[in-house]
Amino acid sequence: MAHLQLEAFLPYRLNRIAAAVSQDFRAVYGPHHDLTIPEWRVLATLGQFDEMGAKGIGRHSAMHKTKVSRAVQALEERRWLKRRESEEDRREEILTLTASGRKAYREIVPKALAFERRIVEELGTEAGPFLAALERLEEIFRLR
Amino acid sequence: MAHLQLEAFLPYRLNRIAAAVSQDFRAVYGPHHDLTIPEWRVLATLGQFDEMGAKGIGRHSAMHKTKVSRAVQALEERRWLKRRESEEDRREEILTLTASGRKAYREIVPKALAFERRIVEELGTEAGPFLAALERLEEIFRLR
DNA sequence: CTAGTTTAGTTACAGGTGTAACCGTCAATT
DNA sequence: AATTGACGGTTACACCTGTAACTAAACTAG
Repeated sequence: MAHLQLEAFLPYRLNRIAAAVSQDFRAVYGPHHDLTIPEWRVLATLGQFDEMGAKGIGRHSAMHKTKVSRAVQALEERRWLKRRESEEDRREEILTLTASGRKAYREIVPKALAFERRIVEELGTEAGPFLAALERLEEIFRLR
Repeated sequence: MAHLQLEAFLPYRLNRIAAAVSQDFRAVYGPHHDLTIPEWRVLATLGQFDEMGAKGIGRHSAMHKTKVSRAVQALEERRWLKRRESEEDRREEILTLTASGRKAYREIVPKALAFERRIVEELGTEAGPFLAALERLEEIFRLR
């Protein structure tokens, strides 16, 4: 019978590694601010783009619109972002970070980059080819 | 201000890629049998080991015991596996695939391997270094 | 102008998930 | 043998998620 070892099976391994990385990454922002991943993604997107509607955030961070909606609500309650009605289209709500939101962003980003750098360093010479392969995978699965 | 591009951030990319791979892989077993990922993992583990308790399955497939418990229930209702009380330890339930379970397993495994092979082929010369990097990551995050 | 369609965003609902509490059994100590 | 703690497995609960239905606003075509 054709054999399959789960522990050597690519989808399984990718899932586990991604989960472990996310889990570890949570330790980066967890202690100070207790964010969920969707909240972090919204924060990161708004930190990157200053102004954006929920739709745009969803597109950029690859999240379902309900996930974005809830993450935005949560961040709003935390007073890390505020909404403003778009003038061209009153359905749309333009979102921006508040001062506290930008402060949190500025605190988290260096830690996030350090976290990433640490992984890349531990990969050593394998890092380059690995990142190149990730790009190929993104093409293969049309993620860009 | 230190900059972070979400779309270039490793944890984000890994999560997206893993999700896309799982999603695509679902198309492999989805059409015929409509399995969840936990159910597939239990099936794969029992296909690999013939007999095992829920605890062992959880350890081997990196799943929480409640997830295993529910996946086992689902597969039992499908009549793809059966339970038998262990004779050494009456707390433990030894699980084995039924004939239908083994049949499904034999149908899915070649497709799963083909799916994996296709990805590796599309990676071409980058496949080797990529898989090596995955092993490094598994070490770094103590997944083995 | 108006009817029908599309779009930005929210929400009700159903399903999946982990935490914690639980049941029955085993093992160690007395 | 009785007690205590550990263990395999299940379940109640709370939380998160996507689907689908919804609201309000915008667009399109008569």
